[in-house]
Amino acid sequence: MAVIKTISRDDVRTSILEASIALMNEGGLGSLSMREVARRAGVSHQAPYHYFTDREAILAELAGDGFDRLYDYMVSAIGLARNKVGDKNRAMGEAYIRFALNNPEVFRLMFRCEMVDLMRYPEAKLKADRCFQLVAITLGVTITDDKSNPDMAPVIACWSMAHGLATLMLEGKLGEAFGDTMDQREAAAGRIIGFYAERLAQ
Amino acid sequence: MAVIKTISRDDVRTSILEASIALMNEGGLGSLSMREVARRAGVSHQAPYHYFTDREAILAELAGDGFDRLYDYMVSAIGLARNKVGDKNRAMGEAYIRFALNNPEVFRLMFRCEMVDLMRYPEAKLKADRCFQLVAITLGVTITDDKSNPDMAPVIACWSMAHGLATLMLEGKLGEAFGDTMDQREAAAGRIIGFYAERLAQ
DNA sequence: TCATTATGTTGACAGTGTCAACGAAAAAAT
DNA sequence: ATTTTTTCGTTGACACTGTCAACATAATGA
Repeated sequence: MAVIKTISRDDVRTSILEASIALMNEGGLGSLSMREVARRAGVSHQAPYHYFTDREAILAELAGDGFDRLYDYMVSAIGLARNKVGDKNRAMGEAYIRFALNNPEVFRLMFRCEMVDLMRYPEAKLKADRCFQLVAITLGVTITDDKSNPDMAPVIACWSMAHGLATLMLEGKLGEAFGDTMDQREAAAGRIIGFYAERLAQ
Repeated sequence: MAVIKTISRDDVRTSILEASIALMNEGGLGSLSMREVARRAGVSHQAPYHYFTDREAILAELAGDGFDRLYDYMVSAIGLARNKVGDKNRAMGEAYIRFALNNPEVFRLMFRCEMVDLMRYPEAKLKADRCFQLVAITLGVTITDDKSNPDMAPVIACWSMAHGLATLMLEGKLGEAFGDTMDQREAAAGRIIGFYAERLAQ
């Protein structure tokens, strides 16, 4: 049966991806090496190259998954919020931060072009674009091709804000101002988001 | 004379740093390897270890210089702005973006804790803190030890905003929405900063 | 003058990504 | 059913990396 063959092939592929995720979460992106991935997956050091052209291709897959999960984070948070733009904006920002804090390594991967050049991975690029569009839709802005459309300003501003806050927290740049535990950090982020959410959502 | 010896020592040290900067700007942080730095500086592959304990120590020095230069960017921009908080905030944000776009690799270095752990390099940490304090002073907020001080919200919000915008632009995540040339990019950033500068500065 | 420290060298080691060559097994074509 | 081709996996090599160890020379200090 062709099915059986397909399943077995996917088994190796997914075991490679699972090993990659495990390594990434354990020791950071720096310890995600092709050879260690292969070792973890129980195959030879060259086997992964039958499924991924190079290291970046693995990272692109992980990044794509990350964008999907970020999308889910935001969608469900927006769904729970009251039907006001400011509230939805706030829920979206909080979801963004929560995703970043819960998935620091994948978050880094998603936003470092020298690690994954999304131009070369259209599938992952689509998943990233979907996240951007969700921000625009939530803020009630219809995306146009006009690059200097001033309607885009709140969209880019809100995204930049959430992204900057997530990044600075992740990299420990707000260490003194914020707490140590996850709860403290989320609460502190919530305060900042509360400050800007209504101010920037039109 | 001790002076001569000191100068000669500094010569090697600075030539190592200069080679590092050149490599970083040419091929990105990925091509800044200890051995290539040594080759460029015209010394053996082990010589840099007499001046820097490891690769991170070199990066920490570069990051520290970066924070100093970012500080200068912001100070001179603030000095040129009109004496209103909104205007100063705007000038500061524009300077932040300009620095990031003009020095992308150093900017990345400064804000990636796995590359340079500022906790381990107090000198560089002080230079980073000075930038944060400048933001607070410019927004008219006096820094306190109270971690949940709501006065800090605008400071962190403005910094996050500028940082997020810089990061997203640098990593090409706003590629479609923004232009290709440096002028276009700065102008587009200026529009976003204009949108938030007054809204967030109290 | 002699001992010590600073500065430099070469050599080695384990690790990396990935190309090349090869074998077995499955699929496709005949 | 047999042959050919493609897929999937292996091992071996190459050039590269960061950094430890051992050693040489030169400057400094007692």
